Amino acid sequence: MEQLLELVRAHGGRVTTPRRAILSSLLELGSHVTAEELAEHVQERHPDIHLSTVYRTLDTLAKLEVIDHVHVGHGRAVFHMADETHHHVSCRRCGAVLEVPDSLFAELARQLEDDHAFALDHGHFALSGVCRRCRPG
Amino acid sequence: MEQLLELVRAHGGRVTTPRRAILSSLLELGSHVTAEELAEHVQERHPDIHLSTVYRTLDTLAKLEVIDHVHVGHGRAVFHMADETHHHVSCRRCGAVLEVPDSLFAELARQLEDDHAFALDHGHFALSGVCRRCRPG
DNA sequence: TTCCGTGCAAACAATTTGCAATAGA
DNA sequence: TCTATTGCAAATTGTTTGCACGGAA
Repeated sequence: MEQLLELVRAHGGRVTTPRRAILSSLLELGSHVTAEELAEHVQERHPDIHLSTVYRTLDTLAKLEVIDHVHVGHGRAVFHMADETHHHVSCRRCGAVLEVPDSLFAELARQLEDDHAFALDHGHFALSGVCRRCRPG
Repeated sequence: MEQLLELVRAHGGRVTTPRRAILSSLLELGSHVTAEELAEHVQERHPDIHLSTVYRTLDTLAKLEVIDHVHVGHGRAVFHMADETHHHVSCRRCGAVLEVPDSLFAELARQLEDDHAFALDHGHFALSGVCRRCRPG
């Protein structure tokens, strides 16, 4: 936590009450939070911290590569710590999200690299499919 | 074209001028059109066909599994004929889209199936990464 | 003191929806 | 006729932005 705040400061940013609160909630809630879920949690203690401030802080942290955001399903993005590199697959029916180790994508990444000089990201978008429970039959 | 319209009719739908026009433009423009691009093309001949009608028609065609939509990058979705099954990877910097044969995903799909009983879709979401031209260095 | 960061309200983009009028089957 | 479909405007959702004030460095 303090290290991360120090990183913000090192890049000319300021350590403010909202930033402390948001980062703290982010660490407490763990992975895969939406901005809105995060804002709600923050607002339990600091009711006046605005959703737009949450978005701006998430943006700042993303630029410092502290967090990543992943698009899973239609609209909302979820955020997680950048050090957890895994891919996501989500069920198109129920929305459940499965975390998949990077290693499963290694071969695919190698082929994209070899054939197209394309460097695959660590799961910036979730793949979609149908999970066990929603599978027909 | 006529077969597809017949399919609409077979499911209790009606074949209307807007639907003809939209389907025709869709076939003419080929893959990876956004709803807005499609609407613009349709409106060259039928200026009064509304964007929302395009969305509704795309929706209808998607339910009949005539087309698929793919989310590539931030906002907009692109549509393509359902019989073209390939995956997409898109460059996070420049937005370029690469079509990738399903076969590259076969091993991944098999492992998701074996390990999680998860049935991977044909590229409902594009993977993201950095393309050759945008690659640093 | 100097800007960065904040709250707020308003803007935004992409898509969806309610409704009354219209037109296929 | 009867109900699916349309145009239009307005609502929704998720996120971003302009602005004047307040607070870190």
